Amino acid sequence: MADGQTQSASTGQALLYLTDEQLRQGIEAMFFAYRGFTADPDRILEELSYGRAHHRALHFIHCAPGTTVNNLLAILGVTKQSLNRVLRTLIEDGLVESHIGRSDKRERHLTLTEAGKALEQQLSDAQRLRMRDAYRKAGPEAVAGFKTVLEAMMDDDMRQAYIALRDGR
Amino acid sequence: MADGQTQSASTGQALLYLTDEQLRQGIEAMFFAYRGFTADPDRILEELSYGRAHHRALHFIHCAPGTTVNNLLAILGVTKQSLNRVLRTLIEDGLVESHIGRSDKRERHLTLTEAGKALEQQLSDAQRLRMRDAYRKAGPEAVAGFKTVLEAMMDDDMRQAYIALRDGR
DNA sequence: TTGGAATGTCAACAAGACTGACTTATTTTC
DNA sequence: GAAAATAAGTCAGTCTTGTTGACATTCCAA
Repeated sequence: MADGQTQSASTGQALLYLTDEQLRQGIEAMFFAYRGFTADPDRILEELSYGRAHHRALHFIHCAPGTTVNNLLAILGVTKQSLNRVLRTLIEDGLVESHIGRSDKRERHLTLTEAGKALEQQLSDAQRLRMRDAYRKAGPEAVAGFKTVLEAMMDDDMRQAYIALRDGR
Repeated sequence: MADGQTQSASTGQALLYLTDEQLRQGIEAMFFAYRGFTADPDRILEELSYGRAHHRALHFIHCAPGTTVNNLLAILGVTKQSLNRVLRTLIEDGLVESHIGRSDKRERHLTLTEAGKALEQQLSDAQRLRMRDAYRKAGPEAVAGFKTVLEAMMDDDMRQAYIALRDGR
């Protein structure tokens, strides 16, 4: 398995993009690109002494207003205790509102306040700006390929969450 | 800026892939894909009570054997205190060797021991396996686009580091 | 109606990032 | 040759964000 060279040599030219060297390149590309991807919002968050966890919570509450804590946990892939700390500060700071569920009083439904929407927008704008520049430089065909590979890279349950969010809008 | 819809409507069909909605999708794709990307090595590392930081160090020492601590710091983008903690355990555990530089005796040159190479290989294999599956599913054109977008997303200095590593092999 | 499952909260801890201050050895510069 | 700069390492302390464990509340089904 460790030798893609042998494999592609035996299978022909068409599979050259599956060599270990090509894969290693992709791995490094993911590593460096993800750093760029988070850099701009991170700068904004630092000034407010928030972290990436706050950004993620704001992002997904914005996308699915009224979502429950449990729902959010599944998407974010952290423990409820971990999410709770973040959520508590966001609620204290008046960015997020938590309402007890009407049908099921155990549930808390989460929504952004106006201030929360404003910050989410600000973070989103910063991140999208870089994304837009990258997309524009790369062109539509590259972007299509980009999304195809990313989707194929996800765990099954995360792909389902991704598709549900994408198609639910 | 917050309204890509307006922009693309005024510029025409060709820029539909630059709408805020498309960009938001890309952002979520990056988030979910990165989780998948790190999941397999993370499982291996956990058993050894190592973390992602150890993986990154092993990866780049493997790619650039004999690299100096300063070099590694620049690539990893962390402080020396942070790297040092990781490096110390890797050296103590006999996975990495540190040799005093010949021309400049202040420098320490880092290399993997046989055990280090073995673990790096194991982690790499796990990560490449997922990458290979994703690449195969997506096909060569998609992979080309994937790399193009990722490269465009990096900070300038990271892109230079990426290209140097890529072309230096 | 009672016991189990689900939802969410609080407390304590660990990894891994950070800053700041400092030492040591070596090299470069004036 | 002395002073400044560089490379590496260390100690101490903080912050974010992940983890477990224990616990309260609420719902539902036997």
